Amino acid sequence: MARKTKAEAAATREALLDAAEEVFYEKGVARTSLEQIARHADMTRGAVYWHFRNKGDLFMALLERVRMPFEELAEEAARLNADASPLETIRLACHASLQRLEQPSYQRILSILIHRCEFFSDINPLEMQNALAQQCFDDILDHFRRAHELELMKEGLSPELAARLLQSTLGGLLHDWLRDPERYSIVRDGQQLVDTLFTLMRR
Amino acid sequence: MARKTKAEAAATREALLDAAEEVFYEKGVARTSLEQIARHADMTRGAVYWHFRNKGDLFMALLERVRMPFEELAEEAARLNADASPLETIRLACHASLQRLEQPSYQRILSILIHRCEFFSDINPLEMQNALAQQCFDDILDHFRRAHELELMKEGLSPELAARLLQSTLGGLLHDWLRDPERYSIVRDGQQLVDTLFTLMRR
DNA sequence: TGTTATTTACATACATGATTGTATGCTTGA
DNA sequence: TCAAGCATACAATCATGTATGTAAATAACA
Repeated sequence: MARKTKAEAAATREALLDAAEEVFYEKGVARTSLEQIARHADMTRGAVYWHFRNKGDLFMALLERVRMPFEELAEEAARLNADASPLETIRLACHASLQRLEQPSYQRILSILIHRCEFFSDINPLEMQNALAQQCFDDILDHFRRAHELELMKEGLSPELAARLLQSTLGGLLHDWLRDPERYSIVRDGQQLVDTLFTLMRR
Repeated sequence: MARKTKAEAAATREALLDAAEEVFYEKGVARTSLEQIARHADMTRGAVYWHFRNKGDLFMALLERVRMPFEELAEEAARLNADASPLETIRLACHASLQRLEQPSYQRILSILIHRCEFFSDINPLEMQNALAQQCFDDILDHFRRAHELELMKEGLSPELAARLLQSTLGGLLHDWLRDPERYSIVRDGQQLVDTLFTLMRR
């Protein structure tokens, strides 16, 4: 093999990440070697070690390729018509987040992060999940607080409890669906679930 | 080392399982070797290979030591006073299930199954989780159907949706808590969450 | 009941394969 | 010409599975 242009090198880097995504998804992170990834991209381990320091570095690069869905929940909510009620804003943001999950790339990477990797080297996927969940919770809570001030929510339902209820529901749905994404549509069933919950929580 | 009596041999088997539970929990399944388990129990790999065929066999034996919490949800419900309403029965069964999780053994093994192991050999933890979730769902749905016939639930809330809502909530809570069990009490926060949901779903 | 034979319940040793990190070589674009 | 962008080669480690050794518990037997 000969030397390639900068664009070609960047392309092989992407190809390696694509290959890693596929093989990680199929076999799990721990049980895939760097050579399996390289060969899946029609390369050798030399290319992998040129672009990445090691498996952990490759893994982090993989996660950085897509932004996490719930990380953008607040942005989605803000992008929607701002004159809607806070409850409607959260509900629509949930819908938008669910639609994100239909993209295979999101689904595969979340599945890798949640179901297909244990600790390794200095990377702790549970801490990363915790950080995402915490940020999601803060965003949701913020909107519920405003909804509460406007007396939109059922009496006796505190913003904190509402936020925890919604986060648990979304998290449970996500985990359940990711275990076998072919079983049902996350958008259809998820939106129905979210709508039901909001109907119950609305005054 | 010399030969031991049958009782002593059974004790070392339990000690090996205890060691596996601890080391799996601390380092994840993939990154712990059989020798690490053996040395943690003050044994050698010879003992491990005597009592178990391989790592997968050891893992399965570990899971069989405790019954899964939601597997007994129905039994718990039946054990409680049968003259309570179906909704109360499910709610109390949820409480009992949450209390199960406070036992360190349950917490650790569920955490291993959910967060600390990928595929390996012929064992697929995701399928095992799916089986547990499906059985839990069926049990819950059964009770909600009866509650629906008695017109105990909010109008427009089908038993199927109610069951999915409760299952998602419980699953989301479980996953969130298992990521960092020291953060809050699963019994206190979980029961509050469940009670809130039932208040919303009750007519 | 005492003696012997045979398993049991491991420990130890060994062979093998897999994976990793690095070192080095090679080709060509800039 | 030089170094980017890989491929190839090498050394070292690690985990696994199996084979073998062995002391004592237990069974067999007289």
